Amino acid sequence: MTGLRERKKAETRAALGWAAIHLTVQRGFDNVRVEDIAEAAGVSPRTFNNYFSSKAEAIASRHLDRSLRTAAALRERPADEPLWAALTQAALEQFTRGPEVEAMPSPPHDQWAAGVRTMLAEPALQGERLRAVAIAEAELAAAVAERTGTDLATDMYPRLVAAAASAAVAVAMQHYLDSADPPAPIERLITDAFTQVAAGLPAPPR
Amino acid sequence: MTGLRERKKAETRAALGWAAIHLTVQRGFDNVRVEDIAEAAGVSPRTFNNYFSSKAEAIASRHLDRSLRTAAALRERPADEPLWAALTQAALEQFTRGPEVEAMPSPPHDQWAAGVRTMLAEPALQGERLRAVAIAEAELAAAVAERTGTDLATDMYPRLVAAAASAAVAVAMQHYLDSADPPAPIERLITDAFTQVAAGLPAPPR
DNA sequence: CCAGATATTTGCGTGGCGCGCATATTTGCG
DNA sequence: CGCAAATATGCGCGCCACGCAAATATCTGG
Repeated sequence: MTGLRERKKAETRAALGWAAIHLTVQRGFDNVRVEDIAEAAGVSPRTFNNYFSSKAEAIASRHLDRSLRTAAALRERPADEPLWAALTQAALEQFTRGPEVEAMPSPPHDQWAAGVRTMLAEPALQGERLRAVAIAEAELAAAVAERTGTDLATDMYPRLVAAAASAAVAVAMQHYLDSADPPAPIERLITDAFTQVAAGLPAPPR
Repeated sequence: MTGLRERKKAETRAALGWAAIHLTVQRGFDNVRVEDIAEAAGVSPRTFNNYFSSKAEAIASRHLDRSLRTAAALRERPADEPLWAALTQAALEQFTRGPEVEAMPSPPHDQWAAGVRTMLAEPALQGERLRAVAIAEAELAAAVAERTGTDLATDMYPRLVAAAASAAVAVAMQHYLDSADPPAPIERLITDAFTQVAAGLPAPPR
């Protein structure tokens, strides 16, 4: 069911999202024009707005899409796999670099991380990011409810799980950004974060 | 220490925020120009952008300011008052209608509520709202930490309290919006919500 | 494999927005 | 009262979001 049309659309969306992030990290949010993003993605400026209604949305879309794919991936995991194992795997699957990332040369980790931190500090972005997180959490909660046979309307459980998983990814990503060069591998950070959450966040030995 | 200058600034800010909401509820988000909001608040269009950097921010500012004042009010409550009683009172204090509300005639409850729901559904607003909530929660968490002698850096407690209080207000407001004419009194809804949260959200009798 | 149906891309035009800058006005203070 | 600092305003510029219609690409049934 995944025709050429759908694939191309997804690719364009990813390319635009990635270009928006890449350029913003390098130059700063308001030194990037929509025109630049469109050019980097190989489409017309007008097409940009067929996919996103603002620069901020384009930037946040990467995180949003990844999170939505995590929910979708969770639904694909074998039903007898324990919940947290399935969640961890579903999340991990989303962190393999796509072609749109490899295509564009990126600066060394330290410089990149600094740029990303600057980007995330941009007020115009924070709202859009939070919105994306909220949307994704709702979707993830639905998938969790489905898998565990709980009821979204009456049980807090699926939403709590979704929130915890969402937080695990967020913390892992922040930790990755704060790690010096060479960066800690994101796969390990994610695995660790999920493991801790799944264990109930016990107090660490001191 | 609250000179004429500061008071006037706060008044202008409140007037702009209220005008933005009022007009948006009546006409819809993109049938309101910044010029209209400025005019309704009695300032020049340029001045609008001295206070807010977007229409969305102006609309969200009302919720933000109320939440920030709640945190400030909590700091003013007597130290020996139980935490949740103090929180409830601090929140309640913020829900008295100011002069900028009384000045502008509002439509009947049903119509108003429908307009607000439409407004809240506007994607361009949701991000800004979530951002405001995040900022306010951080401030409230700090106030709670101070009052309870807990440590923001090591204890989850103050953030959990802030999140719960924030949710209580949000739920009460949503319930208010969903109540038919005549609306349930917001003061009672808030009191109820805080009472339930403070009791640990026990399962209701069936 | 073609032709019509459907979806996507693109160019163009328009109204509005966000903000830097210079200027006028208001407020605070000795 | 008079000066310094803060705030409000007017003007101008570059950019953005999006409606509309034409061009182009993809899909579907025969």
